[in-house]
Amino acid sequence: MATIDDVARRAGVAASTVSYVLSGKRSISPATRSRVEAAIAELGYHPHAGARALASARTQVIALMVPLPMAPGTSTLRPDVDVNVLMQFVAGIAPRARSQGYDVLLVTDDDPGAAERVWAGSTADAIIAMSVQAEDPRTEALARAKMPAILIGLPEDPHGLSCVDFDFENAGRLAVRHLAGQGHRHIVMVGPPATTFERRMSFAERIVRGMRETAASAGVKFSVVPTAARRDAVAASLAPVLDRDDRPTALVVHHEAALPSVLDVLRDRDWHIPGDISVVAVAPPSIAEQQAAPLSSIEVPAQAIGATAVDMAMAAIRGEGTSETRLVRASLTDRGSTAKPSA
Amino acid sequence: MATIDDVARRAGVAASTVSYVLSGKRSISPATRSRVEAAIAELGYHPHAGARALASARTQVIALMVPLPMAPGTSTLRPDVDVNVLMQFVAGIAPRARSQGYDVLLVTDDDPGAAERVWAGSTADAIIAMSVQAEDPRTEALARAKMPAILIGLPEDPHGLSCVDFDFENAGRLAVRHLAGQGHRHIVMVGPPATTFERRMSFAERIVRGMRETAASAGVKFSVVPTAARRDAVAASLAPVLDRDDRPTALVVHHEAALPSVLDVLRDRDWHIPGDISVVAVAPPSIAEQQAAPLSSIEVPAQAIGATAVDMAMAAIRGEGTSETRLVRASLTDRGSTAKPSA
DNA sequence: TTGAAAGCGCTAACAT
DNA sequence: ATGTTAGCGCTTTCAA
Repeated sequence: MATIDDVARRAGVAASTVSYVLSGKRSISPATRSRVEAAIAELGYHPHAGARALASARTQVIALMVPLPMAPGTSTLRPDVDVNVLMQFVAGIAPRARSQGYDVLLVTDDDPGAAERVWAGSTADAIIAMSVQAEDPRTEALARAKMPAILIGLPEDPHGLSCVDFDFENAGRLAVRHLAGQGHRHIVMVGPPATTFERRMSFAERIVRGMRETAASAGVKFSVVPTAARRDAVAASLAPVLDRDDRPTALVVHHEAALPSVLDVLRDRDWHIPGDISVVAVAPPSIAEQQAAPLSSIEVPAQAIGATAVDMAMAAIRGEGTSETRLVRASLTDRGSTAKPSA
Repeated sequence: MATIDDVARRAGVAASTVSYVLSGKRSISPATRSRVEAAIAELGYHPHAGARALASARTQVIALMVPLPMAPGTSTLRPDVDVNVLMQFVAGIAPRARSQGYDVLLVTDDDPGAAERVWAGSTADAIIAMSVQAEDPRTEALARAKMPAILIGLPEDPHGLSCVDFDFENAGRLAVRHLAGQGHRHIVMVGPPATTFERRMSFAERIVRGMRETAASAGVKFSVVPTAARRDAVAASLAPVLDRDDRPTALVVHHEAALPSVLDVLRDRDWHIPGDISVVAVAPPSIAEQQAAPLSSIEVPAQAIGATAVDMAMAAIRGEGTSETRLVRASLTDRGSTAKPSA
């Protein structure tokens, strides 16, 4: 492998000059620059990452902590949709990082000490931790090690770390605004079971708040029906609402697992979508598209969140680390499952 | 950050002794060892990865090339590529690498030059390339750079590189043999979308070959129906085949994402499994078990393949690189979704 | 605008 | 069993 000295010799300059041509940190005469560049090309020179890291104290690597969602007790992945969202994040993170000259190191250890290992060993300049839960042991570990770290998700106590997450409140506003704009005056959100709300899961509260406020200011009737996923549970939960004379003309389903059941229930009543009732899902596109009928949906903009996380990591590396929480806005993809309510 | 000299000073030994305690490359007296280990613990010392790489010419990093399956022209993931399988590989690779003291660097660039960048810059000691296609530009790039590389998949011309893959041809034979043995004379494979075949993903070609040959020699009628995953697409793709008078009595589904849709379509026709039609899935057990009815399946042992790839990469790094191709054989798990066809 | 030289923190001969 | 020392290839002062 060619070294910087080989290049320097070949170009008839000092090694430092080659370094400066590469980094652009000082001005180089056009003649010198082109000789150096020629030498680099001829030798197929690539700077040694380790040497660079050692001398500059910068690795140009971002560590990405990805919890492998293994099914408990087995050695197989949990058959969740999780995996799709995970990949979406990666699809947002990796290209953005590359575009800033950074590589991405995958850290899948469940050990919270993994982060420290990576940081203390100067293996990466910053850490992005994915799928942070309400109470996540990794959060404190990251904070304690005082390393540049970004959390994807919103823990109960961020310990002063920066976070990125989906703007659920905005998602709620968006859904209601879309439906109200089509003329709906009565909207029901089919949501996660009551226990989820009782457990102060912030995302559930946030999306409801967004919907409720927008509904109120638009003069739209709105209520929430929490339900378990099983079909009989869904049927039972929805019956009181759907049986009324002034039944809702639109449903917003924020409960992936219950989605098929909801559609079954509607089909049982022989209600057509969107002719008899409009439906919006809050779900990844892969889910929304795969239902019996494709559903208009609000998607978690995982890629945008990933890219944002990278930007925040860069800022943190540069020491511009004002700890902040950024919420990424939702967008609604119309797949034709909503329409003006029939009079 | 503490350095090896800090540790040495604190333990009252030479830096090299600390190094040897860490690497185990020469014997250390128990007394010295424990003093050094104490110093390491007290200082929270972690060796600087770059310095180590520079001095030892080993990065302890494996690069994992994962092509992000983006839908052309969009910024979303292509729905036809099995993200689950991708993650399964990762779930096999990352822990195995860690257990050997290696970290995993994610390389998602579609640029074939990415591999060379990583290798020539001494960013990784070896490269594992996933999802290798029949004719993959990356293959030649890897071979040309003469770096330790393992391909997951089977290109038309491996250019002398080692490969690991699932024995898809064997899987195809197995499926048809199983069904033909039960008396089926007309089998249809429900496969990935046409685009997958057009991109000449070798796995698709190989499983079809295995099925076709076995079918031919058993005198069984056989055809392939490529399809997208969405339910309407599946319904449309299957209709011409299922509507015929001599409809197939068995389906082999090699398309995880489409599996639910296929079952939906059969249910819509009120066809019972296996009474009215037999179904074999080529999918991970978690998927096959989770369907409306548990499906007999042939499993792609993706995790095992990933772990094997790591082992082969290690061997290659150690210079034990006899270029070889390992095909991991299929096995069929009977979950009762196939039966003798009704007359 | 360029060069010379001193490290960065570690490993691996080479000594003892 | 342990210490000494010479680099590994680069960045970045300090000089010119």
